[in-house]
Amino acid sequence: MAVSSRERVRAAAVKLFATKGFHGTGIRDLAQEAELSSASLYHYMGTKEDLLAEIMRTALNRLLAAAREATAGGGEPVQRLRTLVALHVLAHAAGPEETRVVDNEVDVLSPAAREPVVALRDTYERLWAAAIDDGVAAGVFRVEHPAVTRLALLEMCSGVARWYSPRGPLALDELAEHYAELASRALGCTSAPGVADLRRCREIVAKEWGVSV
Amino acid sequence: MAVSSRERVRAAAVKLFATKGFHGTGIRDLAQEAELSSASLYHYMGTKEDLLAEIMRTALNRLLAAAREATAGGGEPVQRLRTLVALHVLAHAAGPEETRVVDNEVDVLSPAAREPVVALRDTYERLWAAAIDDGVAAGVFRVEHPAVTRLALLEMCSGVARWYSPRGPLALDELAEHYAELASRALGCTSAPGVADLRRCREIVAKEWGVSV
Amino acid sequence: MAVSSRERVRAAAVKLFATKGFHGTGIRDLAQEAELSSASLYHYMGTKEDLLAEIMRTALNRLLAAAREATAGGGEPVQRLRTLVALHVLAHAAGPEETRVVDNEVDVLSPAAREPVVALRDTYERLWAAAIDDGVAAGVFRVEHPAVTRLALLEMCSGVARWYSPRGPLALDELAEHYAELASRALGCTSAPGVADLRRCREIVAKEWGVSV
Amino acid sequence: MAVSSRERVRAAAVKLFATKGFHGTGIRDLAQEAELSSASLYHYMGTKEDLLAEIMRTALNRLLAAAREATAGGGEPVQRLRTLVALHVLAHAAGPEETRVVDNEVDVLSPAAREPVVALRDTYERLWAAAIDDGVAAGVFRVEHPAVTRLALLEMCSGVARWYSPRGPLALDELAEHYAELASRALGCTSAPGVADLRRCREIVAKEWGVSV
DNA sequence: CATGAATGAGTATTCATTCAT
DNA sequence: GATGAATGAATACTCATTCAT
Repeated sequence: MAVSSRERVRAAAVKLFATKGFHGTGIRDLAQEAELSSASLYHYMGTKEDLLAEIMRTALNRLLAAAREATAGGGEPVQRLRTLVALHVLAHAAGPEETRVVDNEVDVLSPAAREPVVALRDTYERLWAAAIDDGVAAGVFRVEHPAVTRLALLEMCSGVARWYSPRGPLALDELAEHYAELASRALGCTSAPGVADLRRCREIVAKEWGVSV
Repeated sequence: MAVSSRERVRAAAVKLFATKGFHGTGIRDLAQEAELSSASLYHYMGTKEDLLAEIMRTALNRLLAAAREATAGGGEPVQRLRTLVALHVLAHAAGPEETRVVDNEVDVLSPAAREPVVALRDTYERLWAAAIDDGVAAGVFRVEHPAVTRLALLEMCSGVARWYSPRGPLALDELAEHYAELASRALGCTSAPGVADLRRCREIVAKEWGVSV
Repeated sequence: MAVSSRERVRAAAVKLFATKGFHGTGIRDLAQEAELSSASLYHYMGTKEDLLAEIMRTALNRLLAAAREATAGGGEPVQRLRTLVALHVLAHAAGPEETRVVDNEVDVLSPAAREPVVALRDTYERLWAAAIDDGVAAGVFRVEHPAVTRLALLEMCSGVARWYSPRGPLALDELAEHYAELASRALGCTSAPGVADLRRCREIVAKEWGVSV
Repeated sequence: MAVSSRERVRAAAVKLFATKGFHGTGIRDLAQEAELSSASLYHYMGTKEDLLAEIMRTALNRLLAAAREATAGGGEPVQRLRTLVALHVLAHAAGPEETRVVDNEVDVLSPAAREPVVALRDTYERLWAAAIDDGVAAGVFRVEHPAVTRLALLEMCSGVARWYSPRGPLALDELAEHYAELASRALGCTSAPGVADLRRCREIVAKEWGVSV
């Protein structure tokens, strides 16, 4: 089952933008990685910036869709937040390169290209904000600065993409559970640990990211 | 009291490397920001990479020195960890640009230049590891994966440099206290909140970073 | 009656070479204008230069044939010259794009491709030279430097292609008459004005250029 | 007396833009002609388009200044027009390359760069229009379509830059006189021939264009 | 007849760096 | 100290053209 050139270009860009940065990645690097001439690259992309923006939008759409699907039924805030954390961690561990690109290279986009990316990220973060706010309102979270705490937890979870290796001692399941627990504790939550629908999160990530988790 | 050209070059590099990235910053950008000709720049620096490496080493040495000074007397693990967290947050909020450079641009260094930087960072992280391990050993921290947790907390705290603005609603003191609390909770610590030597942390940061905190 | 692809390519080339120049027109511009893929273009042309050369030869052949037909019976020099002027002006106003290509892009041709184009132009200009020389010999033209004057008049008449618009105040007939008069006067001719066979000139141009004049 | 690099770049551009066209001239061609590396070129110019626009503005300013100086005192319309023609011809014969650039490459400029160029050209042409209109009003010119005639004469005179060679049989003086005569006749003027201040025109051209005429 | 894919050579422009003054 | 001049190598991107399908 051959991989199309188009897919090879995208994969090359994700890999190189993640490891060397957008400005550190030359068009020639992309071409070499995609096993194409640098001129041929332009059959499959617009400008280098277009390619970056498209990767970001795709990645964020994927994450947003996954998060919405995983928290579809609403449910109580604690489980919703844990689900969001687990999903975020699974996604960042399953697709660390594309999430690093999203996290690190937003500023290189021109305003026009950045706008929809930031909008997607904001929409996604509002899912977290809602879960936290609901939990605080319900009295199950006890935290002084919910907005700051949201940022702190997001940074904590996104960091996974910077260091996690599947060859390390922790399985993905354990990692997700652990982070859900760290987040719950940080939010002052005392209820029993665990992520109720961890299996479903894994299925969603497996489906959306096309990898076995 | 005039600012020396050498200092202007360094300040320009910190600012631009932080906002545009190393590869996104040209020698001419640096020259313009430092109000020097691009040729004159080379009186004050070696190569562009030398400049980056020097900034990183300086920043990490500063952070390490500050952390050592703040936790000098040893003390009990909970307070040590809280002190480390508070200091880290204060430093990242007080010098967000230089810490972002350290956090984001390590990979652009050549192996030879990267080695001492990574060594410094490892040394610094060992202070955190020791505090956490001591706390676990003492039974005041209850956490399943201490090493992973250390990484999670470090990422959470470093993230401050990515979003904190002094014009926001939180004062630095509150921010540091809040993060210390989040970290303590995540570590399963139930003792009374607070950072015993927060004032001293602020003094150290003020001294090392040359800013009023 | 559908326009063939071949004709669309030629028309696109004439339009774009005239407005953007040969070097300013890309193969992709041609393809877009002709509503064909750039690869398909090559079913209807050789190289880009071949296309240009063919356009020039066709245009010059047309102009030459028209001039020969219009001045067929010989006739007296004044009327011959006036006929040539009127025809030249009508042709340049009726097909400004193709004549601009001929006038402006000769130098981009390789020597091999340029040779027949220059030969055609020279043959055409000899018709003018003969009319002028005959008029001078007959004493109806009084001009000091006939060769220079020929060039001056040709440039004057060709310039029509650079500015004439059918939406302007002058009808083609008047324009042709006016230029014939200007040329006659410049040649020191005092005979009565007018172009005897203007109607025939218009018919020739209408036939050769395929437009209603 | 060394020629500065800056001047060499300009001279190279004038020569090459005139002979090969703007789009037909590569930055490498310019560099070779100017005996500089292509990178060094950029010490002396902005973009290639900037260079073109600057050449055009300079050339038109020169022509306009010369025309204003030559026709300063006003004077009667016939002599004014003859002076304008003679000056135009001298200028186009003395600096054929720069005038060809002005005449042929206006359309490659972006709107922003074209605007001042067109404005200068319009201002210059108004000097011709005024002379012609004054002559018509005074009854010394008898011509039906003064505006069209102005364009015809301008094209005729500008054409000189396309074919005149100082190695040809005509001296510049004779050429200028001849064109003044052609123009006068075309305008239906019967007064005695000649250009009253031809010597002054030559001095002005010699001064402005820096060549001996 | 038509075209998507492909590319080597080319485009204008910028790069970090050196050096004579 | 400071910099204008200079450049080889690199940048992102486009060129005209070919060919398998």
